[in-house]
Amino acid sequence: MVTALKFAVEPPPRSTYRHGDLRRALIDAGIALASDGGPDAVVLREATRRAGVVPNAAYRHFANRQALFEAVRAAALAALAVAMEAELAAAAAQVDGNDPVAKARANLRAIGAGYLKFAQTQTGLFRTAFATPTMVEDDRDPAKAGPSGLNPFQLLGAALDGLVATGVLPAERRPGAEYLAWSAVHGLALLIIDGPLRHADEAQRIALGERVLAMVEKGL
Amino acid sequence: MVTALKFAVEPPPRSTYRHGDLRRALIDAGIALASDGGPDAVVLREATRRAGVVPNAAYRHFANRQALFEAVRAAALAALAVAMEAELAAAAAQVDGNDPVAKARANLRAIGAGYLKFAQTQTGLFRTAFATPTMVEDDRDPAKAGPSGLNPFQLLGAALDGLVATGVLPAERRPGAEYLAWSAVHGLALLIIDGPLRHADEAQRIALGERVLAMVEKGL
DNA sequence: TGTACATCAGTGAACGCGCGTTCACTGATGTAC
DNA sequence: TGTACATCAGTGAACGCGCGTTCACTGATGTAC
Repeated sequence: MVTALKFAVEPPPRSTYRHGDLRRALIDAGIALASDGGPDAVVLREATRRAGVVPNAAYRHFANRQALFEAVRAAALAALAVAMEAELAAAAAQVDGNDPVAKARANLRAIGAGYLKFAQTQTGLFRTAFATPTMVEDDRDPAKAGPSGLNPFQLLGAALDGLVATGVLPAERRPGAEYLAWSAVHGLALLIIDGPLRHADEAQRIALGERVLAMVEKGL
Repeated sequence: MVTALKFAVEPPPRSTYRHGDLRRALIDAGIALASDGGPDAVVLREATRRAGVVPNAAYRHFANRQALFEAVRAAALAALAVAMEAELAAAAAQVDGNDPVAKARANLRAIGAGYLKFAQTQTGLFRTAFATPTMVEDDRDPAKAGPSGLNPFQLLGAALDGLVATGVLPAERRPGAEYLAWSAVHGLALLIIDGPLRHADEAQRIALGERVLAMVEKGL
């Protein structure tokens, strides 16, 4: 239910006739809407309201609502990639750089932990990122990637490659391993954000996250 | 997008003034809508149309749209339980009854396989079942259960109890194990029905299902 | 068995809602001379 | 530097859509006498 408070929507005074960068402003508004409200909250009219512009002005920059939504969704995927890379960096700082096996393991865990953390702290964006069938495997769109240029799926793949390179994961089990790891972590994320675990407290969620990651590592 | 074909909605002739069992008819229509269309397709007006009745007649039997939806959702959960129990029965017929360990393992696999099969063959109902935060752990509502009286979550719990009873799963790892198993299988189901695996063919999906179940068994 | 009446399931008409989208327009901006 | 003009970003007004829900009603049914 998207109920915009009327009085909160006073036309933001714009000094110039032209907006400046309406396309960017609409995407930003869409991201804000998605952040608290998820995919269904990305409403074209509301985005234009927030940009201080008449509804149909959006059609100068997007073919239709769906096009705006896709731009927002790409940003959500990029944000997820950023969160994962941040976790990766944090893990790298903690692990002994001279133990490649420990490092490869830590990387995979960081990927999973970043994913779970993002799902819980940026729930609206997380839902938005996966609202539509995603085919991220061979997607080179930089709008969906983090600073490294890899999208979330590719980051996961890189971590798994690391496990193979260090001999932790037998090469014959590598193909499709993304889907096993992703399934477990994605499933837990959903049980937490709108399944039976939504009332579990912080500590329980972290503990379950660690158990799932351990299960993946052991069962892969 | 729910576009009802106008001409398909000719008022089904009703001989009696009273409907007979409108409540049931509305739920059945809702189930049909959910089956092909998922949760958003469960639209009150369309359900009444299919029941051959004026829209507001629904309010004699349901407080509002949400109440109808909850009834449909309970039915979806029950259908899932039925599918899981069917798989359980099929597995029981194949496994040597004298090997309790093999039997317990087969049961857990059957639970997972039934879940995955239901997600893929009854996608609309599957989505409907989990459209809303579900708290099925201690839910005794028979409307959400299968013939055995257990709901999907409780069926999973029973299978895990079986693993503990036969010594396959150490008792100290039993608490919360539902969530580990459920996460993996639920995640795979979603990757398949609207994630990157939606274009995978039958064989690939089955193979991945088995690998995920193996991962759970090994990693639990 | 026959009549009077209360019940209440289903009717008919109407709301307001916010949405996405189309149309013909206007007027600030930047470019060409 | 100054003027004429084309461009095209944003405007204003209007659509149709299907939805959930409310209201006062009507008339078939079952019960009490």
